[in-house]
Amino acid sequence: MARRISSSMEVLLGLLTIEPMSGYDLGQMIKESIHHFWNESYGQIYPNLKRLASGGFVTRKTEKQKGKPDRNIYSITNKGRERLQRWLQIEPQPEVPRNELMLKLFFGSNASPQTIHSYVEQMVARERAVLERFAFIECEIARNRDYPSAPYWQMALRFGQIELEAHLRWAEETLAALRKLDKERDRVSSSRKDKGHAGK
Amino acid sequence: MARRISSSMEVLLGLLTIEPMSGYDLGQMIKESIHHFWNESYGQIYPNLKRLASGGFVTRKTEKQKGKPDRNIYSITNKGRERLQRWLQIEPQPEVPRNELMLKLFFGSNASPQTIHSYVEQMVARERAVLERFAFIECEIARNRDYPSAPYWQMALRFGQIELEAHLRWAEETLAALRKLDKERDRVSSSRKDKGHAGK
DNA sequence: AAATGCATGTAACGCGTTACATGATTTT
DNA sequence: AAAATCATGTAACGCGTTACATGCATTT
Repeated sequence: MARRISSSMEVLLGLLTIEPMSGYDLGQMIKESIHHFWNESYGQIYPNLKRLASGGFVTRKTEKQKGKPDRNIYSITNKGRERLQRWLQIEPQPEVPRNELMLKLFFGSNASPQTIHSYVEQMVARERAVLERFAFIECEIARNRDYPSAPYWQMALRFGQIELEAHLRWAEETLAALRKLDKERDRVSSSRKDKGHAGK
Repeated sequence: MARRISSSMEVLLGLLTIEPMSGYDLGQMIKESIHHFWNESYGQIYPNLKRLASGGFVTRKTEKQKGKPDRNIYSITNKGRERLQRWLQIEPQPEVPRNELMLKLFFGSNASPQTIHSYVEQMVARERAVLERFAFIECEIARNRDYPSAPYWQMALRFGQIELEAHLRWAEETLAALRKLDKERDRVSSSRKDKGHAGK
């Protein structure tokens, strides 16, 4: 059967309901606004826009520019809106998780507690930065509060905020546990040394 | 260059440090213990075990069974342990998120609030069930608390618990917001009707 | 009688990233 | 002088799931 399952065309349709855009713009917008729960590379965007155009889901107009390459501006059609709405009626499938940090943590006894500790700290640094970005995005949404989509954007953002805050709480707890584990390892190895001395 | 990036061989090595197992056992164990942060299908497991064996990272012994197909039991070698440890020294890369629920929520204004509401409710039901499973896994880990890996298993489990609890808090807040949005839509459309009447 | 579990494995397919190609402008 | 930004696109490659094939035993 080989039925198409991916949502990579529908993201483009969804973003094009906000305003007509070029492939490049779509890439930028994905990076700026939905990157914390969805990603799409140019290697997907350009071919998919082509497919959408040949299916009549979007139309394309070429804008000439001086000194820069032409911009191909895509607009969603009624047929495209219908496709987007049909897609929205399909139950979203839970994502298959692939969290490398968790995997390395799970096998942590094969490395040093310090190694794992540093990985968790790196996650903390990264996610703290994302949380700051979220604060900025929240302002952006507030500035556009008259868009009918604004409440939905806010809900998706809240998801990210609540999740990352939870991660940070977990990280605190976990960093403490890792330090404790490290000390215990010291204790065990030095008590082994003591025994050796006492036995002599 | 085309360098190998995936961790699907290393998961197998990691699990084989716990005890020698067949490909089928590995699949079962993944489903039972690390499925909430990692997944691996048999279409990956069997070919990867073959590759690991031909590279000398694991050895294979065939156990004959009556009435059932033979079991191929794989054991990790010293070379395999070294590979696992080298892999653990590589910084884990953050996963590229692809959350369909968030995507459909983000484009929610193109559907009815009830549709999105039902998706969030389905997520709540699913994740509540997972949390119950986590409680069971926690007992399992406690039963095996003498394994040197037990503390690490516990930390990875905690991550899942804290994250899902955060999701449920978000869901409560979001379900309320969606109901409010739905009522407002009613209000707007009925006030439009009033105006129409008044204008006649 | 049909479905599920045990157990192994392969082939086809879709998906998505990365690298590459091109080329002018602007910033460092 | 080098790197980044704008802007489009293609090709190759690796990855991972799904479906399929096989076949006996047990459960429904």
